[in-house]
Amino acid sequence: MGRRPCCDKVGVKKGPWTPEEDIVLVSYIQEHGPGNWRAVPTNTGLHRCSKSCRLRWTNYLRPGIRRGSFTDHEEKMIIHLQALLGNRWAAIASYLPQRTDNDIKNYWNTHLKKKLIENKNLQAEGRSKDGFSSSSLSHPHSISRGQWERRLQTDIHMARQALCEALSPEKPTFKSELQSSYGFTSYTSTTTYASSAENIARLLKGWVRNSPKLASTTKNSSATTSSEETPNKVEAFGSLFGCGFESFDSSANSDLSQCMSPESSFLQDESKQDLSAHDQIPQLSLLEKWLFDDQSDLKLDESALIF
DNA sequence: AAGTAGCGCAACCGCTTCCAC
DNA sequence: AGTGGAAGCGGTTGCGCTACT
Repeated sequence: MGRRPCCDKVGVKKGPWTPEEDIVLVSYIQEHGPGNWRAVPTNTGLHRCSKSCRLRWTNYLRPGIRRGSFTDHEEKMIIHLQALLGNRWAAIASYLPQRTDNDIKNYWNTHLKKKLIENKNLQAEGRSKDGFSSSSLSHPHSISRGQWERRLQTDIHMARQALCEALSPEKPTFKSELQSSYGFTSYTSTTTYASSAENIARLLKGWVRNSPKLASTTKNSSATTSSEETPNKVEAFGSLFGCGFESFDSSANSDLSQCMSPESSFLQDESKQDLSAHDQIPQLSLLEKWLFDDQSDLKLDESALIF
């Protein structure tokens, strides 16, 4: 007996998600919570594979996702966590709770990999000018065990240093990120939820702009004329989150806390559950402990640190 | 203005891991 | 202990946008 596919291959929609599908998915998850993805397509009527639903939720619609360019701290974290953990994007993402593993992976593949290669080339040039050979770097098998161990130690040291720097309390941006992500001060902050709502609102704005005439398929919008559809959907979506669409302007993030309705706070709770479910707080504190406890042990020659 | 090359990102595919039975 | 299904994960692809010629 062969393995059953996760979804019927016939009639399964592929490709980009429409805002309508997003709304259906979000409203379903708002009602039932994430999980049991297999049931999602049948219960929602979405012609999507369960995998696709989960992916859409975790990579795009989930509360707490921050979009836009990566900060220097995030970049540092990614580089050094990658050095430490390899391409385990989910593990790396657990230290950057506002970013998805997909985002981190994309950022690594499109920006950081190139950057590192360029750095490496520059260093190789510099070394060859100084009379050093890069052959031992390019041929790891040729180095002695002692050298290899030392290099490994150096890598670990580098990763610790960068993480330490990134987690340093005097870095206000990262500190505030941690506060909003882990609720160190007040988790009543709507940051995590708001960013998701903003994501969807932005999407809807694009939708409104790009497709004024859309078929009405959402369960929230009844049969209306095409001129009425869009506002109705937007209102419906706004009501889903307990506030008007206008509030979801990128410049109006601060207003989001005011327009949060009690029913939408579920998403915050869900987000909290998400965090605890992944043991992110323990992971971080362990990491911090590891970093700060070992500060005194960092006695490696700084000149050996090449980055 | 049209063509095209490069880039970024969302989504898919297939493999692995986890868990229930 | 073995098996099957669901979920998770990482690699890859393809589309749309933008900058450049």
